[in-house]
Amino acid sequence: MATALIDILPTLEAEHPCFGCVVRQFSLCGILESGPLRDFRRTGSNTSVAAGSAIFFEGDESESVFTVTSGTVRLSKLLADGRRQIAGFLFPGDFLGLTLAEVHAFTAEAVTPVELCRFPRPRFETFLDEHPEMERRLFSLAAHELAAARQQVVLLGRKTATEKVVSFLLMLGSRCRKLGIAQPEIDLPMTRSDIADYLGLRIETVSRELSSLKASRLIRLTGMHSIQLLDEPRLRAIAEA
Amino acid sequence: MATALIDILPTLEAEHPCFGCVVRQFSLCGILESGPLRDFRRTGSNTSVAAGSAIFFEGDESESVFTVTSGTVRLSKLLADGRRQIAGFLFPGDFLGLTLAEVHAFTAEAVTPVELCRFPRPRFETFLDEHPEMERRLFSLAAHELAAARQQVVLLGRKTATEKVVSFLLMLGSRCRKLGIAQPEIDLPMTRSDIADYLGLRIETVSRELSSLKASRLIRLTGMHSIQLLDEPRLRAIAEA
DNA sequence: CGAGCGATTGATCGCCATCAAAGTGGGTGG
DNA sequence: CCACCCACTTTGATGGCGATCAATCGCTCG
Repeated sequence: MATALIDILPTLEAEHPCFGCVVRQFSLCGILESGPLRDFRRTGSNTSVAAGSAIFFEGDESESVFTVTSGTVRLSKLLADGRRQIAGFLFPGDFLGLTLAEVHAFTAEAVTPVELCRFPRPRFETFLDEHPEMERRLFSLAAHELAAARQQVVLLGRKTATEKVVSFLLMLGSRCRKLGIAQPEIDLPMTRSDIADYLGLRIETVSRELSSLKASRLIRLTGMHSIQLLDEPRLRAIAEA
Repeated sequence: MATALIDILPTLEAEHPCFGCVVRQFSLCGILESGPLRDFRRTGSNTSVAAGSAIFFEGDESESVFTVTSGTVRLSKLLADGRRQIAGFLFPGDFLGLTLAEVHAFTAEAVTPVELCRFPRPRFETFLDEHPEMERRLFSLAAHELAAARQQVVLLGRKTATEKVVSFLLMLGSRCRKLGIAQPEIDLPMTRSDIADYLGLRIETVSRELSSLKASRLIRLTGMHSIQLLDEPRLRAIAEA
C-alpha cells in the first residue's frame, strides 16, 4: 500500500508540476481549474536565469510572457547618457511581459537567481482566447500594476529622500507579509544601487538615509540584504500618504 | 423629399448620438458595431463638468466610469501636507475610472470645461460580460496607461528640469498630432501650477524653463495657453530617451 | 479703471548630488 | 582554512540644481 502511494505521487507531479507551486494562488494561473491548468502548463516551460543576467532587453521583440516562480526581477530603462531608472521589482507570483507593444519598453534582469515559467506569446494569446476568465485575471493584474506605477509617480515626484526610502521599506514589508508569514526580518534582495535607481536617488543618499533611520532606532540593519522595521507606526507616519 | 430627410436625420441622431462623436474611433466605443454601440449608449448618459470642478475624489467609492468627449481632465493625489502630484492628464477619447479597487486612488478634476459619457459601474460590467471584444479593448487601454505611467516614472526619477519640460511639450505635441491635424500651435489647457505638479517641479522652475527655451529660439509662447515648437529635432535631442 | 490671480523674474537657501576616501564582506585561489 | 581581492557600502567634504522667498508684471473680469 505504501509502495503504491509512492508510485502514484510522482505521476501526479509529472502531470501537474504546478501542484507544488507555492505562488500559484497569487499568480495568473491561480484561477485555473485542474484541467485548464494542465493545458496551460503544456504551453509553457521552465527557465532559470542567473543573478545579473537579462531576461529581455528594452527594444527586444516581445516573444514570450513569464510568471516569476522564485527570485527577484528588476524592470529598468537607460537614458542615453547612462542614467538608469528602475520602474519596478517583480517577486514570486508576479507576471512579466505584460505589453501590447511589439517590443519591450523596459529591460528585465534577474536581481537574484530567478526561476520562471515561460509562455511563447502566440500560444499564450491562443490560450487567452479560449479562457476568458484568464483574460480577466490578466486585466486585473494590469490594473494593479497601473496602481503601483502611479504610486511610484507620487513617490518620485513629491517625496523627500527620507520619505522615499521609508516608503520603499514599508512596501517591501507589505510584500513579505502578503507572500511569506509576517516576519520581523525583511529580505532586501537588491543592491543599494538598485534601490537608488528605483527611488530616483544616488547610492550615497540611500546609504545615508538607512544609516540615519538606524541611528533613530527606527530600523535595524541585520545584514547587507536584510532589515528589521522596529517602529512601523512611526515609519508609516514618515512615509505619509 | 428635402423635408423627409430633415425629419429622418434627427431621429437617427437621437438613436445614435455617437454618430457625430469625433472621438469615437479613439475611445473604448471605437470597436463596437452599430447595434452594440446603441445598446452601450443606452447604459450611459452625458455629463458636463465646469472647469475646476471635481469629477470624483480620491477615496470616493468608484460608482461610474467615463469617456472624455471634450476638455481636459487631471488625475491628482495630495499628500498630507498639501504637496500635490498629478499622475496624468486625460484628453478627448480617453477612458476615466479604470480601477478594480472599490475606491478611487486619485482625484479627477476638470482642467477646462469637460464633457463626459458616464456609465454606472454595474451596468458597465454587465455590458463587458456580454461583449468580450470590449473587454479586450479595455485591457489594451490599461496596457497603454501602464506604459505611459512608466514613462512618467523615468521622467520623474531621472530627468532634469529642462528635460522634463521639453518631454512634456513633445508629449502634448504628439497628442495634438494624434487627435487633431498637425498644427504648429500646441494647446496648453493647464496652468503652470498643473504642469509643475505633473513634472515634480515648482511653478517658478517651469516658468524659468519655458523662458529659457524661448530665449534659445526652441519654442514660441504664442499665448498663456498655447505654444509653438520651433525646432522639434533639437527639442527631441534635449528630451532624450 | 482697479482688483486679483496667474505668470515671470530676481535673490538666496537647502537638499541631494558629486567627488573623495576609507570600511566591509563575500568569494576565490593558494 | 586563511588571506587576498574586488565590488559594494559607508562616511565625509563640497557643490549645484531646483526650491523658496520676494517683488513685479500682465491679463482677465468685474
